[in-house]
Amino acid sequence: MMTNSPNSPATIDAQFKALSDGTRRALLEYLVREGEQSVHALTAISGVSQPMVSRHMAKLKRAALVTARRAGRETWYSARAKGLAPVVQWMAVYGALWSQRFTALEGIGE
Amino acid sequence: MMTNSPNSPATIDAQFKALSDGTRRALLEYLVREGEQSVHALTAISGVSQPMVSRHMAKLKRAALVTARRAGRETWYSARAKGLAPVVQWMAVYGALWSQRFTALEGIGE
DNA sequence: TGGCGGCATAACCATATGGTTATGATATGG
DNA sequence: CCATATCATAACCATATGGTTATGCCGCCA
Repeated sequence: MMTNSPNSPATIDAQFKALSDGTRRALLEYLVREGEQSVHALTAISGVSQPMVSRHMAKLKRAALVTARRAGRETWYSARAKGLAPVVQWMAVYGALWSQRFTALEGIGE
Repeated sequence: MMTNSPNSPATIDAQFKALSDGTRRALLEYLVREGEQSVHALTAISGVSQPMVSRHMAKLKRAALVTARRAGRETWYSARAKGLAPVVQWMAVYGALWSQRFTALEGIGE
């Protein structure tokens, strides 16, 4: 059953929106660096309350950036493989046109 | 005079936030594809009011994604060279870790 | 089985955000 | 010099968003 095109504007929107918050990005970065984590662990490193972590993770999940696995009373979140694909795709398309327009775009590190 | 590190969390935040709105992304995409445009022209293709276009462009400018050039009574906006650099940088770092974490699982589907 | 640990949801608040119309500043052209 | 075009800002509104504390559900274990 096709749910939704992975590169639809809605998905791009959701992903950019999900990535636009610093706290959420920090949570995601932690998952990427350290692997699967429980809400408990994520709360410990986030600086915000546990309910807020749950809500942030829900948003990341709706944006297809993480997956959740319930194990007993714990929920384990992981960065989702291919999660960044839609955004990467957008960057590839417009980054290409962009650099094509500005041939001086050599070192992206500024 | 160092204003602000181009890859500071604040800049990343501003860029992701700027890119998280569909209307704003459409404006930026138009600039990238068609080159420098006046507010008048951008309003014509945006589907929103002229004041809204001005505000969107202001936000894109604060995010260092576009530059503005005043010519008489017109303001011409362009996609800024190296504009996407901070976000691309972020994607490079975490996209790399990401795919590094999942290379073993590639092709399993999902 | 009763209490506690782990998580999600509800209720609430302040602020940010996207949108509008109205207004004001400034060039430009007749 | 006056009318108009171009743009930005102000004032306003509805909704979304990030945060909190309170609550409720459920699994674990002593």
